[in-house]
Amino acid sequence: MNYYADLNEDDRSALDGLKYRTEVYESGEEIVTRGDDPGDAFIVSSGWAARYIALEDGRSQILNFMLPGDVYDLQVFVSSGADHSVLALNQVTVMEIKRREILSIFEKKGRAGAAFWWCALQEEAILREQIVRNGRRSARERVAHLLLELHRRALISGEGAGDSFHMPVSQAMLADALGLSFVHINRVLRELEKAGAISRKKGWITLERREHLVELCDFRDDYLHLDANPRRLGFNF
Amino acid sequence: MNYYADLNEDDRSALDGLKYRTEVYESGEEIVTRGDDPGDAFIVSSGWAARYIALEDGRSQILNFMLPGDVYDLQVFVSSGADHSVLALNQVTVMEIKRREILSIFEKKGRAGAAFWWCALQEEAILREQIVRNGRRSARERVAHLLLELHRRALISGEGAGDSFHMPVSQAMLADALGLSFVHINRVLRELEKAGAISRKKGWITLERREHLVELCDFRDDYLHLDANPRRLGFNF
DNA sequence: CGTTAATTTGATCGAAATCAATCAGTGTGG
DNA sequence: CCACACTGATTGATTTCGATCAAATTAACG
Repeated sequence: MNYYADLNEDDRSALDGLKYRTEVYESGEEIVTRGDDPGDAFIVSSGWAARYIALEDGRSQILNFMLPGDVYDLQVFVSSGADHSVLALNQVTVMEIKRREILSIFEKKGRAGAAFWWCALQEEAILREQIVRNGRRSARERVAHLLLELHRRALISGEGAGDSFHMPVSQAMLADALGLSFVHINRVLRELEKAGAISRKKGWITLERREHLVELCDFRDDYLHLDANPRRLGFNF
Repeated sequence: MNYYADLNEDDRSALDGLKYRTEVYESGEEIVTRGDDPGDAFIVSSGWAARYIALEDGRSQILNFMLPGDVYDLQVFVSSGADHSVLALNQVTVMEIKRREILSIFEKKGRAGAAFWWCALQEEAILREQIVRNGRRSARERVAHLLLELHRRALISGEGAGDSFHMPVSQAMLADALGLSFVHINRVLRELEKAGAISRKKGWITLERREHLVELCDFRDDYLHLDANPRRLGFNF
């Protein structure tokens, strides 16, 4: 395990000492199903997943995407059944960690626990941004904003290179994330492509004119608090 | 301070021993302004507030409403400037608690800390439901669903009586919460009223036919996890 | 290479936005 | 006590963005 940090030696060894079980899920598998009481927290170590809630009539809404390095369900302390599901978007490897293990990190002094806290904080910031994006932005703004967010996060997670990143997300999934129809998602993507703002190839997205996208949706580059808080957990395998 | 709980005597006295400062905000005042590093966590003890994010062009989105008993910013451990603001919707009294105090609760053994954890969990559930509501529901469903949520929460917070509750929220605010125009909010409210589902009077809402509303938006009565987790903090003044 | 899933495109429809007034309540200062 | 201003609610007319319906085209894959 490796990490960026203002962590000291003790903190690092506390994290390195975490016991975990590695689990692999194939594309389309459910990592967590609504109603489960998963019992464990987990950290995505490779692949992408999506947290979503399905309504009874077939509509469904993606809450957010999970990329390598993202932590799930720190609320294990008090949880009582997930109110949403988690779906693997491609082959996903996760580190599953028992409640007890997480608790032990928090009980120790030092900043190791803070690294987890910070992950939870960032996740909440992403949820808040999702609310604003879907609530008060036009379709074109939503798409541009989400692409910029995912690009940023893909870079941080070690995937992606420069202005390109692999995005294993179908247009129907994008639609469920952005509260739009997949037909309209397609039109917006094509329009952005025709305008030279992006290009697409076999699941890879390239932001050809990033500044244009940023201007289009007034993307605030700092909203993930990434610069201010270098306490992110990172993993190399 | 009083609370529902599976807390023991030690837990209760730990909570009772919390030092706090009481602060009063008038309707329209900002309790927290974006960019602030508030330093303290706080608990609403009376009145309603709204957490929101404003875009530069005047659009704004309410993230959620805060009612008495709701806790704000347990992430004080690692925070670095709020990414959103909090607005008082009527006269609001809050208990402001220093970081150090909150930390001391968590460091003690026992379930007192879990009570705070649970508040954070519930808040996240509300944010998630907000995403689904605004992303995948029609205007009528959104209004019905939000009214049901607020009614439920008003009852729990000790306000409201039976099917009625005081809702100090203008139609423009509802619009900013639900991602709609205030004109359309007005039409939907009138329609629900004409249909006999609700009635309104000087800021009070009565759910005349609650079952009808529930059916209309398929409201899941349990989504706040209230029954499963009676660890909510409560306050009487 | 056939079969299914994902993308693309066109045509039409509709829910909600926008534009534009009016009306009701509430101060508030003369 | 009244004229005025201001905020919030209401209603109507028109427009628009995105949904829906339908079909074709391409990509993925056993």
